[in-house]
Amino acid sequence: MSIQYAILGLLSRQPLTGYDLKKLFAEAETLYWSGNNNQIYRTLVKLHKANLVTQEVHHQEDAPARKVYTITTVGQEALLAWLQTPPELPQVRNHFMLQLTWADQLDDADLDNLLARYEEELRVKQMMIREQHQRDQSRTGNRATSRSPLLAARITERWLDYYGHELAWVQDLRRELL
Amino acid sequence: MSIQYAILGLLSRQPLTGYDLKKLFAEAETLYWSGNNNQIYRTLVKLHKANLVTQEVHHQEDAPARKVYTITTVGQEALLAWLQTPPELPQVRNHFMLQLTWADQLDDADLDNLLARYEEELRVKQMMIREQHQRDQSRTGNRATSRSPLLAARITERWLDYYGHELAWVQDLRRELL
DNA sequence: GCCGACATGTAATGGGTTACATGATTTA
DNA sequence: TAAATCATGTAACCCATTACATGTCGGC
Repeated sequence: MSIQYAILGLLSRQPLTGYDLKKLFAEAETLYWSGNNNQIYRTLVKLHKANLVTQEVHHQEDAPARKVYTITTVGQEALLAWLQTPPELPQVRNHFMLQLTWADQLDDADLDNLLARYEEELRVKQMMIREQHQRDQSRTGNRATSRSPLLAARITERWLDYYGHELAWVQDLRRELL
Repeated sequence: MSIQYAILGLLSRQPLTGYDLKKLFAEAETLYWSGNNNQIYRTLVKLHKANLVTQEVHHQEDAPARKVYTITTVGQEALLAWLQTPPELPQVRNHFMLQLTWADQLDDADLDNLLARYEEELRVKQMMIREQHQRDQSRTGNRATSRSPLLAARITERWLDYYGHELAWVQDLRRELL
């Protein structure tokens, strides 16, 4: 699949430029792309060629032109078709777990150090998601009665839950190894 | 980083051939590589050139030669150095969560269908990890008193926990959307 | 005067996947 | 006789990342 449906999805809410998308990807803690230029601008060109989006160039004086992309009806249909695609299992690439798999070769101090650093990383990430969650909630007004904000809320909650459990797990393990 | 340290790690326990490694990757539910030839054989050549492993060719009559790779002391040191490398956060690429992000555009039936399929996928995966866990435990004899099997047990338990929570979450969400 | 935000893009590289290619032996 | 397992490897491709490249404007 790839980033193209994420872009289509974002465009289905509002027209955006490549630069906007870049920022959105970079900011969103749960959208896992780095938000690098190469992919975004190339994908937009590709989507445009396939008539899934339209491009509108806004010339500005004394500033580079903004290219605003808007989803087309064809694009909407493509998005909808993708939404009905069979879901895949998450691909959890846990670099740390790999290290831990062989970490019995470390001495006690180095092992605890590894765990402690991971714990710290998790803490930071958890905090960042929590802040984003609160920002989102204050924007939507917290009433998750209709379906769309309910889904958004449950998704972020799941991410928070994930990092929370990962954190609790590593803390337990550290205590157990003392 | 990449697959090279996973290979070094596996070789640190016992000498193996490319084919052995391929199987190990394909079987292991928590090692996230597909276990494709290209990467494994290429990486082994690379490791060999870098003197991190030695290669021993076992000629067999009426069968292709087996190339058995053994980790060197340099390789052991490289592995140990990597183990002390700062851990990274897990990269969770959850395709399904992306779909769900825009899934408010689906009607009730399609949305429930999407969730139901995901639930089923999780169930299968959970079962496979559980089985692998039991196999591992019967091999090591379940006494996680020394450090190494304790780590192995905690790692698999964490994976089980992850899929368990993901499953519970999707079930709750389905109920909530009824 | 420098840095960060705005705004677009390209080049090089790495990491990973599927599919292709070959050929023997065992098992159903 | 068709398949699965053993055993090695290559080709083509996709997806993603970092770094490079260019240029304006506003604020400190």
